[in-house]
Amino acid sequence: MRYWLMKSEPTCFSLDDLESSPRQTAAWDGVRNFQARNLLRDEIKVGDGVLFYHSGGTAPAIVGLAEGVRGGYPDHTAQDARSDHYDPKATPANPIWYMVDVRFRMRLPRPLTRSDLAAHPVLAGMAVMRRGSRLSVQPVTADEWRAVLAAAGLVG
DNA sequence: GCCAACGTTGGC
DNA sequence: GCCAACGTTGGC
Repeated sequence: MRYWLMKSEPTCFSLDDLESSPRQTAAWDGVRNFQARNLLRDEIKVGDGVLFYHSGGTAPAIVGLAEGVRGGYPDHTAQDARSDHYDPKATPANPIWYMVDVRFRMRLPRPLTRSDLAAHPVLAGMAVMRRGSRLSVQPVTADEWRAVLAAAGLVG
């Protein structure tokens, strides 16, 4: 079991959107970056922990927890010409792009903003805090995961 | 709105 | 295969 951080612009897909999805579950589709694709296709498994991060806006923050409920499978939106994420090179035989399903777990009692993270000895080192870090799916260490739960007041 | 960082594209 | 140009992301 491993841990991940997934970024989303809340105007595009928010934690609320995930919570109000059928069975509180949604496909994490539309990722069009090869590094992130490899993580979705090969690494993210059922039961993995996910930090839900809202990017953009006035206060980017980790806002909630989710979990992987289905490992990598082809992202069919790449083969849909009407999709914003259409890729004409994707075919059923070579889907190119992959997605996973994630399920809502909880909203953090208080969002952890970037200034919260920056002030924390462990969390300041998270990949998402690196300047120019644009990867929309990032690995999170077990230490970072525990520190997030503690900083959010979820564990003693 | 600005700009740094990064990935991708395309000319050579 | 190199690398400049370009587009996008995303914090501020």
